Amino acid sequence: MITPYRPQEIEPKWQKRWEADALYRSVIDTDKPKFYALTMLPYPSGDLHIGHWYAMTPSDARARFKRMQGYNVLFPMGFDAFGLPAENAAIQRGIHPGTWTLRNVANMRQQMHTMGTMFDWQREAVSCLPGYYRWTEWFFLKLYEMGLAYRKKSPVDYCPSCKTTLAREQVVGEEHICERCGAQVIKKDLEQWFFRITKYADELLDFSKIDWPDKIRLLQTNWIGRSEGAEVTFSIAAEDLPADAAEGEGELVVFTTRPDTLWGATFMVLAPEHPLVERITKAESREAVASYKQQAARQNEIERLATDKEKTGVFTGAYAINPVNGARIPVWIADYVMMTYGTGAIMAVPAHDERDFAFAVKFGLPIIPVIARPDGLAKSFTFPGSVREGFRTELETAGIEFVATPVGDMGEGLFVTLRGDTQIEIYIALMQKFLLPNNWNEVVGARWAFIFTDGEKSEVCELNSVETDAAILARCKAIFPPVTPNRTCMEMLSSLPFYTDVLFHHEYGTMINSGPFSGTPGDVAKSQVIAWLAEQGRGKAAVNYKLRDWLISRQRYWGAPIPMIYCDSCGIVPVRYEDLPVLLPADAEIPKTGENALLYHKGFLHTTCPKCGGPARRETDTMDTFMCSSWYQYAYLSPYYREGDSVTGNDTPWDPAELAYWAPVDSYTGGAEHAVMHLMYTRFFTKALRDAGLLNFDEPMLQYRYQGIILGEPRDGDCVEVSGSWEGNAFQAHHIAVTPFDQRQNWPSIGKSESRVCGEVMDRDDVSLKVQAGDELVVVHVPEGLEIIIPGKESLGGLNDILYHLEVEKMSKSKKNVVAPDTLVATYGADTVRAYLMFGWRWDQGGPWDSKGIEGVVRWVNRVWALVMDAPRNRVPLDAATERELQRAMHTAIKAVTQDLESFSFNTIIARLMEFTNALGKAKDAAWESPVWDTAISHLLLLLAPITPHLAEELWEAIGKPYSVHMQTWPSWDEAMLAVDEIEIPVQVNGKVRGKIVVAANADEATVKAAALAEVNVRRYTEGQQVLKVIVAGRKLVSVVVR
RNA sequence: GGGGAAGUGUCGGAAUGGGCAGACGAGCAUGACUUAGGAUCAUGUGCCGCGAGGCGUGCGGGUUCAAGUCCCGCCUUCCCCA
Repeated sequence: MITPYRPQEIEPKWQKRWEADALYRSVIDTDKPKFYALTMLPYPSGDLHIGHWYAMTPSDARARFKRMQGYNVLFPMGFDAFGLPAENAAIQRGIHPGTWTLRNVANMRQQMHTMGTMFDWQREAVSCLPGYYRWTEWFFLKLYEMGLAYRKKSPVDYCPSCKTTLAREQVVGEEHICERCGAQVIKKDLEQWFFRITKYADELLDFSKIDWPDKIRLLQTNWIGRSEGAEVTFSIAAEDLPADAAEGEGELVVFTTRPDTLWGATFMVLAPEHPLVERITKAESREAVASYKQQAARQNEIERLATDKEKTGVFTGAYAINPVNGARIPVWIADYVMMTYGTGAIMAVPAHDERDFAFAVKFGLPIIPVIARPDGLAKSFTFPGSVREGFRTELETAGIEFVATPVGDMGEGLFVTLRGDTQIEIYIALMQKFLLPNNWNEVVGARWAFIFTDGEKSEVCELNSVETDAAILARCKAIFPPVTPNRTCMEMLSSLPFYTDVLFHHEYGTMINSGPFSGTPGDVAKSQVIAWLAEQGRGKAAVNYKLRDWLISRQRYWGAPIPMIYCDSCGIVPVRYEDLPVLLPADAEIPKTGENALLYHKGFLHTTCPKCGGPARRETDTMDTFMCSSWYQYAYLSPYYREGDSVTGNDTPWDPAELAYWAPVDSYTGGAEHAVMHLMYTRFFTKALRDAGLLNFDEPMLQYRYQGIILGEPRDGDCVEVSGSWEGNAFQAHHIAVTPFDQRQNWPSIGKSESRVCGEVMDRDDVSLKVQAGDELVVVHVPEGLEIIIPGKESLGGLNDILYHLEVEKMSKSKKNVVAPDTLVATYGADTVRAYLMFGWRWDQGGPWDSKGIEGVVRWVNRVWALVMDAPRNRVPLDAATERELQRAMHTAIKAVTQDLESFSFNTIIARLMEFTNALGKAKDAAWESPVWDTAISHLLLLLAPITPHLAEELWEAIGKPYSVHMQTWPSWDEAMLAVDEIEIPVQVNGKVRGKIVVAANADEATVKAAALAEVNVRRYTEGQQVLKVIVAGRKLVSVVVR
């Protein structure tokens, strides 16, 4: 009698049993090694998504595996329950954010139970409950106490649609849009709370204590953006400072990563918002400066920083003194310098910085190279008719590369490329000999020289200072007046496209034109200049970070309140620890505008000052939700710890015994998209709590691995048959009949005519369809309210009911390409869904959903079931070889599955299990009910237990083993059992496989060699040839080399 | 523009202390059992060629007895940063 596999019956059965038995309750057991496995907690958005399954069930498999290996495993789950969507739902549906959230939590918790995970639900933590956020507030006070939380007025990213500020990390893309809603983010000056994460920048760059993927480490490293250089103080020229200037007011500290280029700093640029601008701007520049400041303020940061944008700026009229050479250099303002980056002032080295170069060329500011080109490349353009006969021949003789091209109607000019000092010297010498009077020639790039001649004697002028720049240019203007409009030599040279690639470079190289430092090699230039600056007191070594402090204020209701109070007499006063939690008022009404409800809630707003007892006002900003998730791994250890008790700042926020036993997290999994937010914040948080004496370790998660994303499945669009009429190129619909995409055989004939268009819908919007009518894409206009006939649908449909062609893209409800896990579970069972999610993709990569691929897993699971439950039809006698082969397959599977689980290679785990299953199927007729068979089957079930927990449990019971399979020990393999008696070895002749030999597994090299050379086909290829070499590569391959 | 990752059959993907490329699946094809099959089982399936054989891991070079794997130079896609 064949027993059918019914996951819909067995899965809920075991789930109930496990729960009743508290099988997955994790309690401290000092006799066992602990293992804290954690996967990122979901945001309670409504329904569980296939992505949650993809993230959580493989992590569960690994946690189960660790448990069977003898670890005491903790694998908790909770909800990251504060955040904007709840408020948006509140506005849209008139429901309290807490109600909406907790309803979703209940629903998703229920859905999660169907996954068959080993979550210990008694440790669940929901971050929006007072028992949780009391501690979130407590941590804020701690950080405030430690000087790690501070309030500052600063320009911050503000989303006008969400009506709240955002952390820098929550602003995405070139357009600077809000991560949540996609609106353009603007800059706003606001008083905000920050966490001093920058204090930990260097420690965050140290990944030596954690096993995290390179990708994440790199992302964090880049985000922190440490750069080493120097701080150099430039001073505004004394005469340009206002009379009432305070001591040191005119000092501008500049950070530069390239102190070796200091001698090339020919001007300074300040951010238009820089406070000194007002003070130093000369009367004649005042108007221009004022209007430029206004214009800059209107642009966003991205527009200002774009490298390809035309440079703009205004001269203030004031000068600064370059501290290394005392040069007076003009001070400009320009929008490409930000007040928020560094000090809001830069030294401009146009010869070696791209933006400074563009700026200097545009405004005629001097550009003096101070770093030699490391590639030795130089160029020269010889003007037609500027040299004597025979110059070309000399160049050819010298082996100098040039191209002769006609220039206008003036004859041929020579475009010369010089490589290395020797060629440059030869060229200059030749030029001195051949240059005709009343001409000049220049060499640019690796050398900056202008050659002039009066016919008798020639002169080489080096372009090496602002003074020589002016002198050379004056001589050129005298010789050739058309260059007169140029303000610098470099501006003149930049008009010749041939020179473009040699005028500017940003490599390190030997210092030139740098006073006493000229000649300093590139590899030591930076450090020597820094040492000298420090010695001279003109600057010092400095480190700069791209990382900003973490902005945690959010002007929203649905978040953990920032426990601070503003008192008119005492100023900013923290709420007393004993008074926590500051509760979110349940009766707050969320304004339709999305504004913070706390601003209008009098009961919340008005309080008394903890210091003086006088009337005071509460902080109405709430905390960024990343604050909640920065410590949730500790919340699970003793959820809602001491809820209801009054606690002090000296208490611990968790049960110390639980912390001592479980923390830190041993293995963490989740999405890579959190690389620079959650994953950096939680590291910072742990380090801060360590410094507060609350933790005694440095890193929250010792190991971390990320999973990819399951995308929507590509799909054909529905077919529409539209009758109507043409209006120009578009078709006006009068009537539409739909044939669904999955009924291709029923589609009407595709094409278009006078009154009809028929084809697949490629795209749609609110008023039209794009229909692929044969080769042509036709736009069909659909009048409002048009009846659309969809077969199998009772009522008439709307435009939105028509499915359009989908490429691979993210799942979204509006595209109707969402895969609902509940439906899959109902159809196939949780075990099959789990196995398919592990099998179908490389876990760290993800990819488009494939609704057909799951069938392979369905078949496999059914085969496993039948293997155990159904007796074979044809019994055959068991022979030793079959027995041996089955054992070998078993040990091979144990080894592979163990190693692959260890290394998160979930797809190959299933493949190896399938192979083992196939081997069992092959041996079944002979081995059924033999001791080898029983061992193999029970081991199969042990290997399956982490992957398909219900199936394994059901079959474990069916073969009469004691409950529960999940309390068994993980099997081990015997290396000796993997061996085979005979092995097949391929034999290559000159790199190509020409034959295969079968030898005893323990055959020595000589035997293998002899067998290889004796192989028939190998002999065909070696016949009559000289065997030069025979390489026996282990027992894997023999390579014969003949000639 | 800078940094990173990836590129393997029709598809998902195996295989890197260099050693038979394509495991395991999907799809497709043929056959068996069936009243029937989108069930199940069996067999086949990189490409070209009747065949011997040749060619094949984005493209072009190189190292090596041997390269998906190592080195050099390109191309494409995706991600992050500007």
